[in-house]
Amino acid sequence: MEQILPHLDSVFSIDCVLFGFDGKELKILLIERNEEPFKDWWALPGNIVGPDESLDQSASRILYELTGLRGIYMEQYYAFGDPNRHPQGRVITLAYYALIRLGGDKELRPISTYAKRASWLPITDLPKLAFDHQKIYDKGLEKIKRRIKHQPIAFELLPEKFTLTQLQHVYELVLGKKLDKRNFRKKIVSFGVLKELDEKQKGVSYRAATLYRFDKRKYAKLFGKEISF
Amino acid sequence: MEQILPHLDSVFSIDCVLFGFDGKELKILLIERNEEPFKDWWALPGNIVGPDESLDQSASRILYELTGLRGIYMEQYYAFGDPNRHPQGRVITLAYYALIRLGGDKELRPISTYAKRASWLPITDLPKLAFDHQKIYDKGLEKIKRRIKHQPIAFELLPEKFTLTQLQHVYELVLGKKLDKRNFRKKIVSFGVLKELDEKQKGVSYRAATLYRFDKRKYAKLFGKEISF
DNA sequence: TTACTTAGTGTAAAAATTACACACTATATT
DNA sequence: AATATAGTGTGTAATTTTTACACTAAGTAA
Repeated sequence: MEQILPHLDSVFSIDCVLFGFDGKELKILLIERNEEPFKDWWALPGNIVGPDESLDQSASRILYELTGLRGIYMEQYYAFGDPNRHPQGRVITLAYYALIRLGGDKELRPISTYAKRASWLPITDLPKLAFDHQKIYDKGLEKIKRRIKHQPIAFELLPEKFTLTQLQHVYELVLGKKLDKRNFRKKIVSFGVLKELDEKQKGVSYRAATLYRFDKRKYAKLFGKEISF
Repeated sequence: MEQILPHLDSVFSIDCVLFGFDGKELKILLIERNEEPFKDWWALPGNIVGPDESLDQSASRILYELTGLRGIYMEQYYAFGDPNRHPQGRVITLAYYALIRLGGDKELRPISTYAKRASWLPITDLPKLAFDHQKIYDKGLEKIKRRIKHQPIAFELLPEKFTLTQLQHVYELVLGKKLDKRNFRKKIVSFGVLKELDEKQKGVSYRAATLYRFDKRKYAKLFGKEISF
């Protein structure tokens, strides 16, 4: 129904599960709340949707305000609207996840007043979360597990140039299980969306691996044919 | 972010793509609007989320008010919130799809004032839709196409007892392509979630087919193992 | 030079997918 | 009673995909 109606006393927000990969671990960005309710608890970053913002813009803004990053891959995945999910009123929230390559350490920016601080925490060891944020996170992880099997999202977590071992590592962390090296390589190469570079990994104290790049052009040509992991 | 905030002048609604299957065609339920904007246009049924309703409850209510049906499979799938999607103000809408077995003809109930009438229209021949409802429908169809490959949702569109040909027909309509009869049967039976009944189809003027039932118990046991079409 | 660490590679067996055609059965028609 | 009709139900061989599995090569560090 789309007619104009008296407005209701509800608030519409966006919460984000920002997945980051630093080459070792899969992490998410959490903020430590400085306000009631759930003061001192960890929570997913979020905000109210502004009156002239699209939903995607709003999600990008939240991410930008925390990290200073733009142009990050984000995807809306579920709306949570239980009438009691917020102790102080009706707040319907739309969840987004983002996939971020973590580079140096200076990803974080000064934080707004409602949070004390923000940190990247490994998903293997998360604290208790405020509100229904555990549920939101769980569903987000489930979504990327599913999506990584069909869409080339793993590359969003890696630097532009990466080794096959790094790529496999991302798949293993997201899927939560070990994969066979030879079979992984065979399959991922067979999709034909990787470009092998003439370059090698640097700064490692062992044999350097060949670098690859995700080839968006080739991927675009494949469209219709689904990747299937 | 989850603090209490001044409320914003936005409205939160739910729109539903109600897919129905009558044994022949895949249809959706559309209403013909009786109010501006988009008076006389066809639109997806929808409504405002009530203050004490969960999102799922709200979707179920919309469906119930139109069809009198309860206990129907519904799934939330995407939020649409472009600031300009509604000409008269900010309306963020959450899309649900439902899967309904259409029985006799008397599925529809009297309609609220904002609509002239409601009809089941075949998806192969849809009219122009109001607002961004074409986009909402497109995404809904895309979702069920994807989901029918991994989850046992086809059964929601069929009567409790059905033939394998009917089941194949549902898959073909949703996926939009023909499937091989023998291969389809082999695969669907191999999942082990169908129970073959001792009963035959009735009222057909040719050899009657064996009836099957979806076996929820067996399916529950399989959990973890994904169906893959 | 040696020890260490990760890179990179092939094959055979098993399983899944595809392509494909005809005889059977129930009913309706004459 | 015979025949036409329309959809049911079934098997196999070829191909492709998936799986399981272990060693040598290359580079660095000591």
